[in-house]
Amino acid sequence: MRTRTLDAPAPDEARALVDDDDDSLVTLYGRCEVDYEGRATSYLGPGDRLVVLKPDGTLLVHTDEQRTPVNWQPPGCDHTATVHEGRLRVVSTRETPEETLTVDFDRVFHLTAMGMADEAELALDGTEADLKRRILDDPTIVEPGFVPEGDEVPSSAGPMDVFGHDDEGTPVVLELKRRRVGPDAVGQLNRYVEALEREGEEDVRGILVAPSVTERAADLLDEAGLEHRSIGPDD
Amino acid sequence: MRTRTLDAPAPDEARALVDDDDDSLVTLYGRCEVDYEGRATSYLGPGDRLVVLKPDGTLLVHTDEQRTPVNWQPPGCDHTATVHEGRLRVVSTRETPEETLTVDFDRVFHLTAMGMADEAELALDGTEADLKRRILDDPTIVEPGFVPEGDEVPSSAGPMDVFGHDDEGTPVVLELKRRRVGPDAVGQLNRYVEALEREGEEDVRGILVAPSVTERAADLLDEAGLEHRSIGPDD
DNA sequence: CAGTGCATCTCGATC
DNA sequence: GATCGAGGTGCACTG
Repeated sequence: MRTRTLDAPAPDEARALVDDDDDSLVTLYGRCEVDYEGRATSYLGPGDRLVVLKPDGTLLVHTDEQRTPVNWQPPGCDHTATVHEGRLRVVSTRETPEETLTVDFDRVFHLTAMGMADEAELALDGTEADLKRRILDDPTIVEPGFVPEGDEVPSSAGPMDVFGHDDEGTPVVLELKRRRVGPDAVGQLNRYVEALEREGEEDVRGILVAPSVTERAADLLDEAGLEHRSIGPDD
Repeated sequence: MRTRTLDAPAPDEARALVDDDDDSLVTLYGRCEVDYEGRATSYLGPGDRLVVLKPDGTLLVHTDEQRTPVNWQPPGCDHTATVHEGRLRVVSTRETPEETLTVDFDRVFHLTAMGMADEAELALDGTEADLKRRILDDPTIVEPGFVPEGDEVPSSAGPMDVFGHDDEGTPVVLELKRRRVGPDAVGQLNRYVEALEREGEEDVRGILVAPSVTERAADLLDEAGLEHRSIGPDD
């Protein structure tokens, strides 16, 4: 485990460590300002922040608040460090889309670089995929007689989560959501139902499978003649 | 600027600094495993990570890849540090929803804590709000004779970005998007149009204002009798 | 590469 | 506190 730290480094010391070390995760505590130009544009005036540079090309600028970085660059970007007018400057760029992030440091208070060994993968449960598995395992929890015929079934409006038929042979589209849903999910289900009907299916039923729905969503379901089954990814 | 760093601290040294320092942003480099239980559940096996604790109650666990933290807790959570079976344990909890994140450290390689002064606010341009401003400033860029009568106008399907009438007095709903849009935006616009028609308006026009639309979105616009104007937040 | 939809989405605004 | 929609959303997956 190679770990390097610098306390209050001079600009060129910091530059050397940031620019040389390509397979370490680098954190910089410092006073800086940030310019972004790309899908949008932004400017962030001087303040104390934590800047994180990952070996995969990710860059994060974190203030002392919020989960979301105030500025960032996604993985795959190239970052370079220079000394510009006596100050450390970190620039990160990418193309498609063309984006540039520039961090100018008034001061660097602390810098740490460490190579990371991490083989573990996150095991996550309670996702929509789990809900789908539950339903395909036992389709009767949707309703007795329901027979699913496929998942992620293509339609002209996009892939349907689950498609099948009920006990009377009527086509049924399921839209699955892992959590309480609003109007957007109703619109999505409705698109699939209408696409099927345009494609020649008749009397298509649409069922929104989710733990619960908001009031507005319930109204929209009503008006569109769609249904809801209260099922979550687990119970 | 109070800055404190510990290199390879003993568990109790690290605990003391994490637990005491409530208004600093703390970063921990360490080998750890992570348990999450809440809206979903997850387990992450041992590996080297960067853990960030913010004074607002945010907790981030970052691997050496990706922009998104592998585990996290949002602002407003309470975190506590303890020494559990000889190892540093950081637990973060909140209610509504009930969520717990537990980070168990095999080792802490490096720890930094710093109080941050940051008054600056991000100035961001090129958002949907900018697009709306452009259109309200000069509605003729949508079409000659278009007269907007309000923005964020309530409807039974939710607030409409812009509502007005065309030069023939026909009601018009605008849905604005700052970037290229897919089927979801068409569904959204369609919901507003249908809501207005249910409320008694006749021959309502729906116009999707966005830089561009995908092919499927264009098809869906066609089928729903909706329109598209190619306008972005800037030009 | 673009398109499509999920996400422990996050976040702000509004009711 | 719940609801609703935007986001520089990020991200995986498919064609």
